[in-house]
Amino acid sequence: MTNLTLEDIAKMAGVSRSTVSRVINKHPNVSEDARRRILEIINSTGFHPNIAARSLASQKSHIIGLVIPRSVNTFFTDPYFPRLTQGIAEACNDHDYTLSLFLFHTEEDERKLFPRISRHGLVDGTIIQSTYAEDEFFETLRNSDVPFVAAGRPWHPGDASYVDVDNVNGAYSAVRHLVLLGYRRIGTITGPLLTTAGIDRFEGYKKALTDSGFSIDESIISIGDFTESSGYYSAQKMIPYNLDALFIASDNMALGAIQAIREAGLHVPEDIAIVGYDDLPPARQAIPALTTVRQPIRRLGIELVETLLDIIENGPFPPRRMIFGTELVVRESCGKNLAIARRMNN
Amino acid sequence: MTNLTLEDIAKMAGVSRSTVSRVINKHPNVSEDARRRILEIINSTGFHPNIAARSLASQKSHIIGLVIPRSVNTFFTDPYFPRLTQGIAEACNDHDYTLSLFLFHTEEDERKLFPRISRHGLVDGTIIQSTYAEDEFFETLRNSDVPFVAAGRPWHPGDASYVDVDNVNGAYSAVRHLVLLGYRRIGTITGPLLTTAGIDRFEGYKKALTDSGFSIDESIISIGDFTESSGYYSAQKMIPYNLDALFIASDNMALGAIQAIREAGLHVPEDIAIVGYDDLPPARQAIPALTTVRQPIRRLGIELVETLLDIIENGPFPPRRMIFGTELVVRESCGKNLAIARRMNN
DNA sequence: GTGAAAGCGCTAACAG
DNA sequence: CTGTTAGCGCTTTCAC
Repeated sequence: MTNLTLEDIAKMAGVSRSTVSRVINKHPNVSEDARRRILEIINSTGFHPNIAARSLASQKSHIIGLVIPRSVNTFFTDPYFPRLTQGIAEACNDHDYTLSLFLFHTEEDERKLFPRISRHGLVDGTIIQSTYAEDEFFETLRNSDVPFVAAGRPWHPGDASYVDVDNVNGAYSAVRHLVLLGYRRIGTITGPLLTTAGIDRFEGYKKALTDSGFSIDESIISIGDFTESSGYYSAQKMIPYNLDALFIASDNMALGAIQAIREAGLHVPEDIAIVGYDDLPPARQAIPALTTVRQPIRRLGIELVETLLDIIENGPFPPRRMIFGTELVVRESCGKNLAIARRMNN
Repeated sequence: MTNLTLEDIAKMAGVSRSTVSRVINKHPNVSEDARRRILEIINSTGFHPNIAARSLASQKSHIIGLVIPRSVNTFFTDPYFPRLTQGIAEACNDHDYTLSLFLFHTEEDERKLFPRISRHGLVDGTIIQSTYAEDEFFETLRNSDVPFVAAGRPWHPGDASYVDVDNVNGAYSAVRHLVLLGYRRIGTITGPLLTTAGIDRFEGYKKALTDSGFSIDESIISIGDFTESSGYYSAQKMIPYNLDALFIASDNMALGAIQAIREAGLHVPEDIAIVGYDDLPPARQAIPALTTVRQPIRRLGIELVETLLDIIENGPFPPRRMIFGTELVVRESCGKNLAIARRMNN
C-alpha cells in the first residue's frame, strides 16, 4: 500500500493527471468511459489525494477552526461545550470539512497560534466562542481577514456574524410562567453581566416582570457566574428576603440554590419555586426535577458551520445573524402541580 | 498585508530563500548577521510560512487527530472528555501541534473520514479513545500505518501503544478503604464489562475483597453502564440484600445510587457507605460529599500527546505503555468520621 | 473531452 | 555559511 499519486492513477488508466483530477473533483467534461475506468482504479487501489498538495494548489484547506479564547474558563465544566462541539463536528462531517480545536490557556497560546488561524494559514475560517466583554483574541480576529462567525452574540458585534440563542425570550418565558403560576415575589440569580448571555437573560427577567406589572426589587436579585457554588451562595443570601420563586440563569446555579434552600430548612417548590436554564442532564434527575429552559445547542453548532461556510464562500457582508428560540421544559421545581392544586382549593 | 512568501522575505533581506528557511526552522549554519536581519524583517512584516506548502514539502502536517469512535456515546455527558481534551490541547500548544477532532456519529463518518486520518492525509498521527470490545474503527487504524496511541487500554491491545489510568488499583484502594473502615458487606455497581475500565475496576474490587479474606457475593454485585440512571436502578435492586457499603465505578452512578438509597428511607453513610470513582465536580457538592477515586485525566492527555509524538518520530516499536496512579479522595459518603466515632465508643 | 505546462510556497540535498 | 536546484502532489488555465 505504497503511496500513490494522481500521476500513478493516470498512468494506470491511460489518461493524463488532469483527467483524474477532474474526476476526483467532479468536474464535468470527462467522458463517461474515462470516468468509469478511473473511478474503478481509484476504488481498487484505495487512492486518496494528498491533502497538503491539494490545499497548496487550491488555496483552501477544508479545515475550520473552533476557537475557545482563554477567558472562557468553563470549557471543562459546562456541558454546553461538548454539545456545541457535537453539532459542529456533525456538520463538518456532512460538509467534508475537518474541525481543528484551538483551546487557549495562556496569552502566549493566543499569540502563538494566531498564525495557524490566520488567512493563509491552516484554516479556511473559524468559529469563535464569544465570551467576556473586550476579549482580546476576538478583536485580533475581527481585525484580520479570517472569515469567522461567533457562537453567541459578541459584546461588540460590529459587523461580525453570529449565531445565538434567544436568551431574552428564553428568560422571559420562564419568568412569565412563574407569574402565571401565581408567584408574586420572583427573584433571580443572574449570569455574569459581562457576558451577553448573562445580560440577555437578566433583560428577559426584568421585561417579564415589568410586562406583568411587577416592580423590580434589587434585594431579590443576585449576580452569579453560572457556577453551582455561586448559585448556592446567592440563594443563601436572598432567602431572608422572603421570595416565593426564583428564576436562575443556569441549571448549575439552580442546583446549588436548591441545596442552599434545603439547608435552610425550606422546600422546593413549596416554599420557593425554581426555574433554571440549560436543561442539562442533571436537571431531569434533580430532586425535585428542574423546570428549565432548553436551548437547541446542537442546532446552534450546525448553523454555525453552515454560516461560516457561507461566509467563506461569499464573503462577510452582509453580516449573518441568526437566533434560535428556546423551549420551556416544565417539571417539578416550579410547583406547577402545586399551583393547580391550590387554585382548585380556592 | 498581502501575502508574503519566503522568496519575498529573502529578497528584502538580500539572501536566498534557503537561508530564510533555515532561520525559520532554526537550523544552525546561518551567520549571526543574516539571522538577525531576517528575523527583523519577519517580525516587522508579520510573515508566517504557508502551512500547506510546508506540509507538502516536509511530508508532515504538524497536526494530530483525536478520534472518538462512534461507539463512544458518552462524549456529551461524561466530563472525562472535556478534561482529556484540555490536557491534549495544552500539550499540542506546547509542542506546536494543531489538534483536529474527529467525532464520528455514523458508520459512514468512520469510512469517509479515514482518508483524512490515514498516513498521507491530514494528520501525522492520532490519539484514539479506546472503547468497547471489538471496535471497528480501532481495527482499521491498527491495520493501517498511521501512528497512533490509545487513550485507555484497548480491548485487544496487541502491539498498540496506550496510556491508561490504573483502574485496578484505584478500585482496590477504594474498597480496601471500606474494609479498613469496618464494613463487612461491601457491594459494587460496576461499569460496562465490555470496557477495560469497567473490567479493571471490577477486578480491583474483587481483589481487595479477596485479599481481605472476604468472599465475593453475587447478590451485591450489579452491572451498570456508568450512567446515573443505571446507578439508581442498580442500587434499588441491591438494597434488600442488606449491604453496608457500596463501591460504585463512577460518580454519576454513585449519584443515582444515593438517590435510590434516600428514596428507600435509608441514609448515606449511616446505613450504606459509598465510594465513587472519577471525582467529578458534582462529587464534591453532593450530599453527602462523595468519597471517590480521582484520576489524573489532564496528565493522561498530556502524556498521550507526548507518547504519540515519540511514536511519530521513532516508530511504533516497542509499544509504549504507561499507567497513571490514582488518589482516593476521602469525604463524607464513606462514613469515615462515623467509623472513627464508632471505634472510639468501643 | 483531454493533455501539457505552469505554478501553489516550502524543504532539503548538493555544491561551492 | 550560502545559493542553486529539484522536487512535494495537486489544481488550473490554455491549447488542441
